[in-house]
This record gives sequence, C-alpha cells and structure tokens, in this order.
Amino acid sequence: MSSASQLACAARDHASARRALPVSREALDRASDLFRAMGDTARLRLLALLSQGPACVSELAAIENETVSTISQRLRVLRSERLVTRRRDGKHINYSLADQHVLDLVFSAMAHASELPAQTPGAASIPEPEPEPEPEKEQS
Amino acid sequence: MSSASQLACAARDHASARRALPVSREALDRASDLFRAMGDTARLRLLALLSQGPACVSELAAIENETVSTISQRLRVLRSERLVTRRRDGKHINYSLADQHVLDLVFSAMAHASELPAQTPGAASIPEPEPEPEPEKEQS
DNA sequence: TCAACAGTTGCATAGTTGTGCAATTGAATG
DNA sequence: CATTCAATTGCACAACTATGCAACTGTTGA
Repeated sequence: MSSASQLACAARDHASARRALPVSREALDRASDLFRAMGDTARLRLLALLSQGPACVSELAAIENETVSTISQRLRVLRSERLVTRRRDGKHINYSLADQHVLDLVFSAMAHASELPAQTPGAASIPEPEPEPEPEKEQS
Repeated sequence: MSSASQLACAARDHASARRALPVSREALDRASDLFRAMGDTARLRLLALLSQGPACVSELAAIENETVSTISQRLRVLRSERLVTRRRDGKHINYSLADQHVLDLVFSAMAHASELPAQTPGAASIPEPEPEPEPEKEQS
C-alpha cells in the first residue's frame, strides 16, 4: 500500500511547510477506537439508556427488544473502550456509564449533528452552498 | 430479529421504571453517524492535519503517503458528516475543518482515551479492577 | 449438589466498509 | 481546442463487523 508517486502539487505549487501533527499518532489511534465504539446507533442508544442510571443486560435487552446475547456483545465493545463499567449485583450484572465524560462527548456530537440536516455529498458541485462572510478570491 | 422473550429480570427483580430516552432516537442516529466518520484512524489523522490549516488532496496524500484516490474517499466520508468543507482554489481543492466544534470533539475523545492505556475486556473476571472510592458492597 | 437463571463466548454467516485501479470530470494553460 | 494536472467516482475485492444460535461459565436458591 501507498505509493506516493504523485506529490506534484505539494512540492511545487505551495512548497509544503506542514508536517508535524498536533498530537501523537497513538493518541489519535485511541481516539478513533473510541469513536468507532460510539459509531454505532445501537451502541450509542445503550449509552443513552445508561445515562439514566445503571441497568443489567436483560433489562437493556427488554428495552431494546433484542436478545441478551446481542446486548452483551454491544456492551463488550463499549466496555473495551472504557465507556461503561460493570459490577455484579447478586444475580445480575449492572452496567453503568464509565463517567460523565462520555455523555459530554455524546452531547457534543449531537450538537454538531443537529446544526444541519446532514447532506449527502455530491449534491452540489464545488462552489460552497453556504454563503460565507469571507469571499476571499485569491488567484495565482 | 428481536424476540424479547426474556424480560425476566426487568419485570420482576427491579420492576423496571426506565423507558424514555433522554434524547430523540434520530439525534442519536446522527450522532452515531458522526462518530462513525471519526472512528477511523486514517480519517481522524486527516482531521488532525487539517486542524493546522487547509490543505489540498494531493498535499494530504503526500503527507499520508497514500494515493490521491484513497485520500479523496476519506475526505468524502468526512464531508458527508460536515466535518470538513472544501473550496476550489485554482487548480486545487482545499479542504478545511468545518468548525472548531470538530476539534473539541477530538480533544475530548483523546482526553478520555489517555486516561488509561485501554484494556482488552475479558482480562479480569468481574470484580472491578479499578479501586473506586465507592466500595458499596450490597448483597441480597 | 442440582436446577434455574444471568451473562458471556465461539462459531458461521450476512452485511458493511476501506482500498486500489482504471476511467472520468473539470479547471487551467499552451 | 488539445493537453495536463487535480480530484472524483465506479467497480471489484479483501478485511472487518454485527448478529443469531448454541454451548458454556458462574451465581443463587432449593
């Protein structure tokens, strides 16, 4: 993979000065793992449910109308990213949100998502469909 | 799919009182789309690069050591979630972050991710591996 | 100790996603 | 107008992910 045989514009047109990432690659990898775990509607719904308090697997299964197995799998993913924690309570295992942090993330995402009804790319050609206050038209 | 034939514990043991979600299902769907878009290391790296300023596709391809096609695909996904915007500048198309919002999300995720080195679930049995300040040991 | 119940896990399968290649669009330039 | 370069897209394929089922672990209570 990766040939990079075409770095034409980078080298000539604007003499690239950009290379250092603002953060470590590892940190980004972990962050993406986190996002991936939350990047599933069903799993995110579980987080939303748990935001109201702890719940056991079968309870969540009943609410979500899914099998216990499926819910368990979803929770496993969330747990692997430390989004939820579990604790045994008698016969059940109660899951809870790992911390408030998690909800902040979800709410931030929803704030962004609700800004606009989300478009499918390819609708407009190139000219920005949004009237920006900065019509800077620089030309070579 | 979904049988829900086993809501045993929900109905009996703790007489479920939880059902309303704190947010609309739609909002969660959109948020999960957003997270999914960011849930890929390569795409997240692009966001990190763009946080330093706009860049064109071939420039990003050179930095990432990938084909232009691949980068273009990744940007397409990011654009579909309005995480980046594009603007034609002469021969190139410059991509930028859609807004600061996006970076907040990334940084929050990294903050969460860097709290601990991330475990693989299944390591410890059930008893919480973290010494919590709330050792409430309730027992039936 | 055995039965019942709560959860987890292994496995097979279906569906989704990422990538490369080749063809195409579209703008700029000779 | 043809050429060149930037970028996108269609297609096929590989890799990954989610799900259901069945088997299994582990706990409670008779």
